[in-house]
Amino acid sequence: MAVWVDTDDFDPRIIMDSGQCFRMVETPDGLFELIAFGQRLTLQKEGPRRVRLDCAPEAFDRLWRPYFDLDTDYAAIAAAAPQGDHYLAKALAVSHGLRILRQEPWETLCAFILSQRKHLKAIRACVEALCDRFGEPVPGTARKAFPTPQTLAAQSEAQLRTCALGYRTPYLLDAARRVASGQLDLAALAAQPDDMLLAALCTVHGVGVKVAECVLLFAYARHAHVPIDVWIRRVIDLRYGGVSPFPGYGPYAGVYQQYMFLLEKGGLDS
DNA sequence: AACCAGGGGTACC
DNA sequence: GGTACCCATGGT
Repeated sequence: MAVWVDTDDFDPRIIMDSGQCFRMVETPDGLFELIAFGQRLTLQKEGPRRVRLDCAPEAFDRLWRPYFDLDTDYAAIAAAAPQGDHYLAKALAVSHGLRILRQEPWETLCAFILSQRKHLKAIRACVEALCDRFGEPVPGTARKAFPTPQTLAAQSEAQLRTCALGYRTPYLLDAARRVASGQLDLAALAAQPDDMLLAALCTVHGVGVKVAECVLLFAYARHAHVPIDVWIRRVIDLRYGGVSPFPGYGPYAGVYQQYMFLLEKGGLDS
Protein backbone atom coordinates (compact mmCIF):
# COMPACT_ATOMS: atom_id res chain seq x y z
CA MET A 1 0.00 0.00 0.00
CA ALA A 2 1.15 3.46 -0.74
CA VAL A 3 0.19 7.10 -0.34
CA TRP A 4 1.33 9.86 -2.67
CA VAL A 5 2.11 13.40 -1.57
CA ASP A 6 2.04 16.02 -4.29
CA THR A 7 3.96 19.11 -3.33
CA ASP A 8 7.00 21.03 -4.39
CA ASP A 9 8.15 21.31 -0.78
CA PHE A 10 9.04 17.78 0.27
CA ASP A 11 12.50 16.39 -0.46
CA PRO A 12 13.38 13.24 1.50
CA ARG A 13 17.10 13.58 0.78
CA ILE A 14 17.26 17.12 2.11
CA ILE A 15 15.41 16.00 5.23
CA MET A 16 17.66 12.97 5.66
CA ASP A 17 20.77 15.16 5.57
CA SER A 18 19.33 18.05 7.55
CA GLY A 19 20.76 17.11 10.93
CA GLN A 20 17.43 16.99 12.75
CA CYS A 21 16.85 13.22 12.44
CA PHE A 22 19.41 10.44 12.64
CA ARG A 23 17.65 7.25 11.59
CA MET A 24 16.84 7.95 7.95
CA VAL A 25 19.03 6.21 5.38
CA GLU A 26 19.16 5.72 1.64
CA THR A 27 18.95 2.06 0.64
CA PRO A 28 21.03 0.57 -2.20
CA ASP A 29 17.95 0.60 -4.45
CA GLY A 30 17.39 4.31 -4.01
CA LEU A 31 14.64 4.27 -1.42
CA PHE A 32 14.72 6.31 1.76
CA GLU A 33 14.11 4.24 4.88
CA LEU A 34 13.40 5.47 8.35
CA ILE A 35 12.50 3.87 11.67
CA ALA A 36 10.08 5.74 13.91
CA PHE A 37 7.07 4.85 16.08
CA GLY A 38 8.46 1.30 16.20
CA GLN A 39 7.86 0.99 12.47
CA ARG A 40 9.79 1.04 9.24
CA LEU A 41 8.75 3.47 6.52
CA THR A 42 10.16 3.64 3.02
CA LEU A 43 9.61 6.56 0.71
CA GLN A 44 10.69 7.57 -2.73
CA LYS A 45 10.76 10.78 -4.70
CA GLU A 46 8.94 9.98 -7.92
CA GLY A 47 9.17 13.38 -9.58
CA PRO A 48 9.89 17.02 -8.93
CA ARG A 49 6.69 17.38 -6.97
CA ARG A 50 5.68 13.87 -5.95
CA VAL A 51 6.76 11.62 -3.07
CA ARG A 52 5.49 8.09 -2.50
CA LEU A 53 5.20 6.76 1.06
CA ASP A 54 4.84 2.99 1.43
CA CYS A 55 2.22 2.78 4.13
CA ALA A 56 -1.51 2.37 4.64
CA PRO A 57 -3.67 5.51 4.44
CA GLU A 58 -4.55 5.13 8.13
CA ALA A 59 -0.88 5.06 9.15
CA PHE A 60 -0.25 8.02 6.90
CA ASP A 61 -2.93 10.11 8.54
CA ARG A 62 -2.15 9.03 12.09
CA LEU A 63 1.66 8.98 11.99
CA TRP A 64 3.43 10.18 8.90
CA ARG A 65 1.41 13.22 7.94
CA PRO A 66 2.14 14.81 11.33
CA TYR A 67 5.70 13.43 11.38
CA PHE A 68 6.59 15.19 8.13
CA ASP A 69 4.55 18.24 9.14
CA LEU A 70 2.62 17.97 5.91
CA ASP A 71 -0.15 20.30 7.03
CA THR A 72 2.26 23.21 7.23
CA ASP A 73 2.75 25.32 4.10
CA TYR A 74 6.50 25.67 3.67
CA ALA A 75 6.12 27.76 0.52
CA ALA A 76 4.25 30.29 2.63
CA ILE A 77 6.97 30.21 5.29
CA ALA A 78 9.61 30.89 2.65
CA ALA A 79 7.49 33.65 1.17
CA ALA A 80 7.15 35.25 4.59
CA ALA A 81 10.92 35.58 4.99
CA PRO A 82 12.16 39.16 5.44
CA GLN A 83 12.99 40.80 2.12
CA GLY A 84 16.55 41.85 1.44
CA ASP A 85 18.05 39.19 3.70
CA HIS A 86 20.47 37.75 1.19
CA TYR A 87 21.93 34.94 3.24
CA LEU A 88 18.52 33.72 4.33
CA ALA A 89 17.19 33.85 0.78
CA LYS A 90 20.10 31.76 -0.43
CA ALA A 91 19.64 29.27 2.42
CA LEU A 92 15.96 28.85 1.55
CA ALA A 93 16.80 28.24 -2.10
CA VAL A 94 19.62 25.76 -1.53
CA SER A 95 17.65 23.43 0.75
CA HIS A 96 14.27 23.66 -0.93
CA GLY A 97 12.16 20.70 0.18
CA LEU A 98 13.28 20.77 3.81
CA ARG A 99 10.61 20.27 6.44
CA ILE A 100 10.86 20.48 10.22
CA LEU A 101 9.81 17.09 11.54
CA ARG A 102 7.57 16.35 14.49
CA GLN A 103 9.65 13.56 15.92
CA GLU A 104 9.01 11.54 19.04
CA PRO A 105 10.08 13.64 22.03
CA TRP A 106 11.83 10.83 23.89
CA GLU A 107 14.00 9.80 20.96
CA THR A 108 14.71 13.42 20.08
CA LEU A 109 15.75 14.26 23.63
CA CYS A 110 18.15 11.32 23.70
CA ALA A 111 19.56 11.97 20.25
CA PHE A 112 20.44 15.56 21.08
CA ILE A 113 21.90 14.62 24.46
CA LEU A 114 24.17 12.30 22.49
CA SER A 115 24.85 14.98 19.86
CA GLN A 116 27.14 16.99 22.16
CA ARG A 117 30.53 17.48 20.52
CA LYS A 118 29.78 14.99 17.73
CA HIS A 119 29.54 15.10 13.94
CA LEU A 120 26.26 14.11 12.32
CA LYS A 121 27.86 10.87 11.21
CA ALA A 122 29.01 10.06 14.71
CA ILE A 123 25.55 10.86 16.10
CA ARG A 124 23.95 8.49 13.62
CA ALA A 125 26.41 5.78 14.57
CA CYS A 126 25.86 5.97 18.31
CA VAL A 127 22.07 6.30 18.02
CA GLU A 128 22.01 3.23 15.82
CA ALA A 129 24.30 1.38 18.24
CA LEU A 130 21.96 2.20 21.10
CA CYS A 131 19.02 0.86 19.10
CA ASP A 132 20.88 -2.31 18.09
CA ARG A 133 21.79 -3.00 21.68
CA PHE A 134 18.56 -2.11 23.51
CA GLY A 135 15.76 -1.63 20.96
CA GLU A 136 12.83 -3.92 20.19
CA PRO A 137 12.60 -5.63 16.78
CA VAL A 138 10.83 -3.82 13.97
CA PRO A 139 8.76 -5.76 11.41
CA GLY A 140 10.32 -5.99 7.96
CA THR A 141 13.88 -5.02 8.87
CA ALA A 142 16.89 -6.05 10.93
CA ARG A 143 17.04 -2.55 12.38
CA LYS A 144 15.63 -1.98 15.84
CA ALA A 145 13.27 0.53 17.35
CA PHE A 146 14.61 3.30 19.54
CA PRO A 147 14.80 1.88 23.09
CA THR A 148 12.06 2.82 25.52
CA PRO A 149 12.81 4.96 28.59
CA GLN A 150 11.91 1.96 30.73
CA THR A 151 14.49 -0.24 29.03
CA LEU A 152 17.26 2.33 29.35
CA ALA A 153 16.31 3.22 32.93
CA ALA A 154 16.70 -0.45 33.85
CA GLN A 155 20.33 -0.53 32.71
CA SER A 156 23.32 0.13 34.89
CA GLU A 157 25.73 2.80 33.80
CA ALA A 158 28.25 0.05 33.04
CA GLN A 159 25.79 -1.64 30.70
CA LEU A 160 25.11 1.60 28.86
CA ARG A 161 28.84 2.18 28.57
CA THR A 162 29.01 -0.72 26.10
CA CYS A 163 27.52 1.65 23.52
CA ALA A 164 30.58 3.93 23.84
CA LEU A 165 28.57 7.07 24.49
CA GLY A 166 31.41 8.55 26.50
CA TYR A 167 30.68 11.18 29.14
CA ARG A 168 27.09 11.39 27.86
CA THR A 169 26.24 8.00 29.37
CA PRO A 170 25.11 9.34 32.78
CA TYR A 171 23.18 12.12 31.02
CA LEU A 172 21.20 9.59 29.03
CA LEU A 173 20.58 7.50 32.11
CA ASP A 174 19.27 10.50 34.04
CA ALA A 175 16.88 11.30 31.19
CA ALA A 176 15.66 7.70 31.09
CA ARG A 177 15.08 7.56 34.83
CA ARG A 178 13.19 10.83 34.93
CA VAL A 179 10.94 9.84 32.03
CA ALA A 180 10.42 6.24 33.16
CA SER A 181 9.49 7.37 36.66
CA GLY A 182 6.96 9.87 35.33
CA GLN A 183 8.87 12.74 36.90
CA LEU A 184 9.27 14.10 33.37
CA ASP A 185 6.07 13.55 31.36
CA LEU A 186 7.00 14.24 27.76
CA ALA A 187 3.48 13.69 26.44
CA ALA A 188 1.88 16.03 28.96
CA LEU A 189 4.48 18.67 28.24
CA ALA A 190 3.10 19.01 24.72
CA ALA A 191 0.27 21.04 26.23
CA GLN A 192 2.62 23.41 28.02
CA PRO A 193 3.80 26.80 26.77
CA ASP A 194 7.31 27.08 25.35
CA ASP A 195 9.03 28.40 28.46
CA MET A 196 7.55 25.73 30.73
CA LEU A 197 8.52 23.02 28.28
CA LEU A 198 12.05 24.37 27.99
CA ALA A 199 12.50 24.58 31.73
CA ALA A 200 11.21 21.04 32.24
CA LEU A 201 13.63 19.61 29.71
CA CYS A 202 16.53 21.51 31.26
CA THR A 203 16.00 19.70 34.57
CA VAL A 204 17.67 16.68 33.01
CA HIS A 205 21.36 16.44 33.84
CA GLY A 206 23.31 17.20 30.66
CA VAL A 207 20.47 19.07 28.99
CA GLY A 208 21.13 22.77 28.55
CA VAL A 209 19.32 25.40 26.55
CA LYS A 210 20.73 24.32 23.18
CA VAL A 211 19.70 20.67 23.50
CA ALA A 212 16.32 21.64 24.92
CA GLU A 213 15.73 24.05 22.03
CA CYS A 214 16.46 21.23 19.58
CA VAL A 215 13.79 19.13 21.24
CA LEU A 216 11.33 22.03 21.16
CA LEU A 217 11.95 22.58 17.47
CA PHE A 218 12.40 19.04 16.14
CA ALA A 219 9.87 17.19 18.30
CA TYR A 220 7.32 19.69 19.58
CA ALA A 221 7.25 21.87 16.45
CA ARG A 222 7.89 25.07 18.39
CA HIS A 223 8.96 26.76 15.19
CA ALA A 224 9.94 30.07 16.78
CA HIS A 225 12.80 28.46 18.70
CA VAL A 226 16.38 28.76 17.48
CA PRO A 227 18.99 26.38 18.88
CA ILE A 228 22.30 28.26 18.94
CA ASP A 229 25.08 25.82 18.15
CA VAL A 230 28.56 26.41 16.77
CA TRP A 231 27.25 26.68 13.21
CA ILE A 232 24.50 29.18 13.97
CA ARG A 233 26.99 31.05 16.13
CA ARG A 234 29.14 31.19 13.01
CA VAL A 235 26.21 32.45 10.91
CA ILE A 236 25.58 35.26 13.37
CA ASP A 237 29.25 36.24 13.59
CA LEU A 238 30.25 35.85 9.94
CA ARG A 239 27.06 36.65 8.02
CA TYR A 240 25.35 39.14 10.33
CA GLY A 241 28.28 40.97 11.89
CA GLY A 242 27.77 39.48 15.33
CA VAL A 243 24.16 40.70 15.64
CA SER A 244 21.62 37.88 15.71
CA PRO A 245 18.92 38.33 13.05
CA PHE A 246 16.72 35.69 14.64
CA PRO A 247 14.72 37.87 17.05
CA GLY A 248 13.34 39.68 13.99
CA TYR A 249 12.35 36.54 12.14
CA GLY A 250 8.97 35.98 13.78
CA PRO A 251 7.16 32.70 14.46
CA TYR A 252 9.22 30.66 11.96
CA ALA A 253 12.68 31.74 13.11
CA GLY A 254 13.54 28.14 13.97
CA VAL A 255 12.60 26.97 10.50
CA TYR A 256 14.82 29.62 8.91
CA GLN A 257 17.55 28.64 11.34
CA GLN A 258 17.55 25.11 9.96
CA TYR A 259 17.98 26.25 6.36
CA MET A 260 20.85 28.49 7.46
CA PHE A 261 22.44 25.70 9.46
CA LEU A 262 22.58 23.61 6.29
CA LEU A 263 24.00 26.39 4.16
CA GLU A 264 26.66 27.33 6.70
CA LYS A 265 27.76 23.72 7.04
CA GLY A 266 28.30 23.84 3.31
CA GLY A 267 26.14 21.25 1.74
CA LEU A 268 24.97 17.92 2.93
CA ASP A 269 26.03 15.03 5.09
CA SER A 270 29.25 14.86 7.15
C1' DA B 1 48.28 11.87 13.63
C1' DA B 2 46.63 15.90 15.61
C1' DC B 3 42.44 18.28 15.72
C1' DC B 4 37.69 19.02 16.58
C1' DA B 5 32.80 17.90 16.75
C1' DG B 6 24.54 20.49 16.32
C1' DG B 7 27.43 21.36 24.71
C1' DG B 8 27.10 21.20 29.46
C1' DG B 9 28.80 20.79 34.30
C1' DT B 10 31.86 22.54 37.53
C1' DA B 11 35.04 25.53 39.66
C1' DC B 12 36.54 29.46 40.07
C1' DC B 13 36.29 34.94 40.11
C1' DG C 1 26.75 36.26 36.00
C1' DG C 2 30.64 35.59 33.40
C1' DT C 3 34.60 32.69 32.00
C1' DA C 4 38.23 28.81 31.51
C1' DC C 5 38.60 23.90 31.66
C1' DC C 6 37.36 19.29 31.39
C1' DC C 7 34.61 15.55 29.73
C1' DA C 8 35.00 10.14 26.11
C1' DT C 9 34.97 8.85 21.56
C1' DG C 10 35.14 8.77 16.59
C1' DG C 11 35.74 11.23 11.81
C1' DT C 12 38.53 13.94 9.07
